[in-house]
Amino acid sequence: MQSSFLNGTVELLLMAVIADGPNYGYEITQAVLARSGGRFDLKEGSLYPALHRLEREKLLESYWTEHDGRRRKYYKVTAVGRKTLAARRSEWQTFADGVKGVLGLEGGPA
Amino acid sequence: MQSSFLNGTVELLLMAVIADGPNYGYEITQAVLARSGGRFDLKEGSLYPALHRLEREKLLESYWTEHDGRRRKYYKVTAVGRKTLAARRSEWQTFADGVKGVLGLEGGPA
DNA sequence: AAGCGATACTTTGCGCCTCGATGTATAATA
DNA sequence: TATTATACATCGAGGCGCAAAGTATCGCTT
Repeated sequence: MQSSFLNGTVELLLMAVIADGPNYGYEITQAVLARSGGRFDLKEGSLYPALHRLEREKLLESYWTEHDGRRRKYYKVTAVGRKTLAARRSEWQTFADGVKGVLGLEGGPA
Repeated sequence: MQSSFLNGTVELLLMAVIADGPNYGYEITQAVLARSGGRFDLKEGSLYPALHRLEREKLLESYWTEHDGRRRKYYKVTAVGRKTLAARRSEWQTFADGVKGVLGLEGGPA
């Protein structure tokens, strides 16, 4: 029982952060770390493939900028990405309620 | 973004159900389905490998019984399994709070 | 008797995805 | 020059849920 609960969730977290405004990879990890109360420290190995997947699925689009002599790749959520994000948030809540129900925690389903 | 949030969670769900009393595979899936409000319909392909993993890790132990001419394999939680379950429940709550924090849902971390 | 559905368990392969590691590149600092 | 910070890319290993297929027994129906 050593697995991480993160599996399958990273894309949702990324979308949520980017939905609040265009952002680039490194800064996104900072935002996720902050908003999760220091709980989620996303690794490059999963971060960038996830961003690329989301872009391939047309949920995100990207553009390169230059900042202080360095390149940055910003991502922004597409219109269809917004709809998908809303659906996934709802799915996550349903999922979480289900887990609570099984674990016997407060807030589980009746 | 087609992945399931269930990844990494199944073992926790199984342990939680079995912690309430010894049970066998088929009945465990029924219990999970009921306690989750119909949300989690565990498949054999993940159920049994997960039970076997937990047993291999000494968190569960099993024994065969016969019921109405059919065999049944009951699982019960070991002492170390109980400790591990408690830890994992706590980890899950921490995880869920983290997700809430990133998604901007109620109950997330400050 | 044969077929089907329910009950119960086992196993395999596929596809997905995070982690850890490695590498590239630029700027600033020691 | 070497190191650290910033920023992105990619690969392979390992884990794991899903779908499918298979075994087996019992009870019911035709």
